[in-house]
Amino acid sequence: MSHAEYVSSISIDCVIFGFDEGELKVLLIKRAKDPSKGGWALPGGFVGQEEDLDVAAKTILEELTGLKKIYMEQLHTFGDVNRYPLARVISIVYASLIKVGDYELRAADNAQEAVWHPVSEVPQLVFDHSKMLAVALERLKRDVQYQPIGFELLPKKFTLTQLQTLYETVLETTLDKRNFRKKILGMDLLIALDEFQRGAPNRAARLFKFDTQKYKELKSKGFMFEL
Amino acid sequence: MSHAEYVSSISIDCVIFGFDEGELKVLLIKRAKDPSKGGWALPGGFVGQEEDLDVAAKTILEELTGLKKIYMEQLHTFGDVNRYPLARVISIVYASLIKVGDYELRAADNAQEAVWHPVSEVPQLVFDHSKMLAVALERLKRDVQYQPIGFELLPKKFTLTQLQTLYETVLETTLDKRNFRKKILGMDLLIALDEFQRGAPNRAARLFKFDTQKYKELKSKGFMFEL
DNA sequence: GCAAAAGTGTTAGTCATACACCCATGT
DNA sequence: ACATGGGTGTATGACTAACACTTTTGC
Repeated sequence: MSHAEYVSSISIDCVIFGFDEGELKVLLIKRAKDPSKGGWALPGGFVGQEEDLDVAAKTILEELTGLKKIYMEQLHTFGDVNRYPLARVISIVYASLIKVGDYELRAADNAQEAVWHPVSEVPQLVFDHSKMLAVALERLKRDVQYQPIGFELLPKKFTLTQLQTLYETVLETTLDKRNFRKKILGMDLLIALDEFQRGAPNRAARLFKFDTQKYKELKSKGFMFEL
Repeated sequence: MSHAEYVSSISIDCVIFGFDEGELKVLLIKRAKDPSKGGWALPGGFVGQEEDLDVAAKTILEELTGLKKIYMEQLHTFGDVNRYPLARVISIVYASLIKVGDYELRAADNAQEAVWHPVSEVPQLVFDHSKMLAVALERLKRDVQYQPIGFELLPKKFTLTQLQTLYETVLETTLDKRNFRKKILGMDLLIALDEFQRGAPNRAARLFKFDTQKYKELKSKGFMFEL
């Protein structure tokens, strides 16, 4: 079988999660071109002939969010023959977690607009993008139990309640406040700051930041999160 | 950007693990054709224009092992521009666990021979196949901690020592016999048979089989294995 | 002073770990 | 009878889970 016998276009689609206002959100674009012009889609694009996949993924994400150096992971490759209407296109899905506030959303060439949607109320998506999102969510939910998240999604300084809400959102459960704090503080992962949240009609919450060193260690080593 | 602007060939490579004689093994072929004729490689092949990826993966695996209905999982897609010398080829890696004894190895078109190699002493592999194997091993090691394995790798009837050895091999540790048994039996996953191993110069070990129902439940739900 | 969220300990039960000897079989 | 691996129980410490009230702040 010759290497040139069968060919296909290769695209990359990105599932970009953010966390804002106590909700998990995903970045969607409205397609500016056919096929499915005007439909909601995951941001994505084609891979250049001379581009490594990881590089292409970063390029696409940078174009969409304006940001570099994002922790991004290859998730899964979707290649059903008819997943894309015009031709056989194999799509490699990358996923990323970013801080919603940090980047200015600017729509790329192939998008009319780029918007954060709560994952709990995502519109219908084009092609097989709903399946992609479902896979990404499942993966996120699993990963959360084995390695810390938060660093990627929360602002630099955050309260324990924010962190807890993040976990509750992703895991779709509720957690006990005291046990959560005991566990998370016991990991030696957070550094308490001498700063407090201001402007709330209630007691001001202490702010924390991640111990970057420890965070990376736990991330690579894997840890267990069960509450 | 047109969907036909950039194209590439798509291949699938399979990392097929087996467990035999107390060792974890991987199925390799000796390439029958250039490029890298005569080099050791993971079994793989090109994806047909009208073939879904999962179907193609199964077809390729069937051709190589003669077996259908194998639990096979998509692992990762490798697409560095120069990973393959003759052209841009993107390769999707699938991984599988099978029982070594069950299948007759028959070399496919593109192989001179197909052989089980202990993973501890794998020869140098062609292209980026060593990287693929490394990723598969890492993944196996991680998965083992969160879901049961064994069903796929061990014969239908097996001893607890065989199962323990499997875990020790994959995790690259040693485990305490009593604790291992306590834990694994406590999962209600194994069914004790009234049969015993024969022909050993020592006490005959009781044979067990998996409770298929329970096994699938635990597999999908995920469980913790720490010893 | 009231509403709203922050913060804080103890207890009971479960689970992981460490550890050593006798048993059955084949030669 | 001996060599080889099979099989078994207990005690300790660690972690998980359940649970309610006081504190601080802004209005």
